[in-house]
Amino acid sequence: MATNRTESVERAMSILSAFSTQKPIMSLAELAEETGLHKSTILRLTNSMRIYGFIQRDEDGRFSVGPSVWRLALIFRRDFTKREHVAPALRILAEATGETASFYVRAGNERVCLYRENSPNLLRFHVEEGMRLRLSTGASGLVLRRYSGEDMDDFSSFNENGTASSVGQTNPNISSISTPVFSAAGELVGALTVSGLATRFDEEARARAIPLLERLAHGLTTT
Amino acid sequence: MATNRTESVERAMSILSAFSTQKPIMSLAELAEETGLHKSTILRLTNSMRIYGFIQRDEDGRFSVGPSVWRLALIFRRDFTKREHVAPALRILAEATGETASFYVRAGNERVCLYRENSPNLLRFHVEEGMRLRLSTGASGLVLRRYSGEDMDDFSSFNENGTASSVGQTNPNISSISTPVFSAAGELVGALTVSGLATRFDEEARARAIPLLERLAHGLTTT
DNA sequence: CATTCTCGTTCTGTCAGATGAAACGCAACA
DNA sequence: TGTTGCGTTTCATCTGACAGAACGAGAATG
Repeated sequence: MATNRTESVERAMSILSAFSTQKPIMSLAELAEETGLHKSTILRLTNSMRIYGFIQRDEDGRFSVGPSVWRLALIFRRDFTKREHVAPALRILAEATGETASFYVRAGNERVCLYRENSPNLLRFHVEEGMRLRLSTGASGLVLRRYSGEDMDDFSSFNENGTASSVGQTNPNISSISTPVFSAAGELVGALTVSGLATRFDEEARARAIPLLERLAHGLTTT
Repeated sequence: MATNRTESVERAMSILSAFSTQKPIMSLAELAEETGLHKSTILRLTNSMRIYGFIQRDEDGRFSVGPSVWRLALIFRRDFTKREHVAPALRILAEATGETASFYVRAGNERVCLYRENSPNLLRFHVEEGMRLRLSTGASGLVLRRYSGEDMDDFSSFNENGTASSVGQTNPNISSISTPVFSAAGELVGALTVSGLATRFDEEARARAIPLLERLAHGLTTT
């Protein structure tokens, strides 16, 4: 591997990344299938992560995320834009548009939803906190790639304020708008996003929502 | 190292474990000092963890916990005793005793506070969620060690129901009581704990609180 | 009940990976 | 201007990590 990385650490991270809300607990065989790693490799790597509390095993030997992750998450949350700070903007957006409002951050080659206010409509793009999606799709993916320094050559989805609009990327029937949120130091913090059913959240509705989205995102910057 | 572990993974975990609420962000030099690892080693290990989003760097090159930790923490929380489930018991305990009520789990060789309801008294053992303490001290440390299968030879701190009482261990002026919480399958989930000023939360006050603590802990089991 | 299959664990030869020392450029400081 | 410390890169060395094989145990199957 490249000399500026460590292969066994990336194997360990791939084990951690294998856990999901659908698979919060896995046996050794399931982890082997999910990661492609050999069982003896997984045992070695997870033994080390258990010592530090990042992974745990139950009495049947099944693996799950350990409490050290929780401890670090509280540090992450405290060091990041706090939920209390973002929540009012999400509620305003959800109420004003009738669609789902969410806040994404970049995690490696993915985007992760930190906070969300789901649309009151029963037919909606339902988003859960912790959900991870591709960085290559969706308006918030475009925003996170553009403003974290990634080279891009196609800016046609962006307006002059850096707000992106997309249709049918994350899901064929979903459209979304997203705008960057910066820290006071000018660094990208995340992407404030509204997503909805494309037939309802059409071009006109998105155009109407953009000024509010940009104003609320700017209001989050002053922290 | 032992053949059932992986040294570079443990180095990586030690980097993650170096972050705290006091040091949520660190430079390369600070991380080197905190972990004892060489700077070039830290760069390699953190490059790999960044790819998976577990660590991030700001524009000045300082390191902090990344959003993948947050995603996993939500999985951990969902897979664990939910805050909503534990919160009522913590409030009842804090109100009934006037002291701080908390819920600890074991993470490797430490205990981590998942949830807490601080005492309304201004003079109190203030606990923050995510706080980690030694497993070798405090009533909840005793409980977590005993019921996670660790060999112990001194049970003098425990009553017949497995509830531990301690004075002056975590802090010379603090006393605490703690009792195990089990899953429906009989596995240890965590330790329900009350901690307070030793002069106020004396032997008589602790004795009065134990039946309520045990009843509430038992109530958490049925899930 | 006997046989087969799968899982989890342990061991080990092989080789590729990981380490840290040295060197460098740059910025901060006196 | 010179010194110090930080962050980054390179590379020789040696040790660590891998995965395949083997094994025991329990579950599944006939």
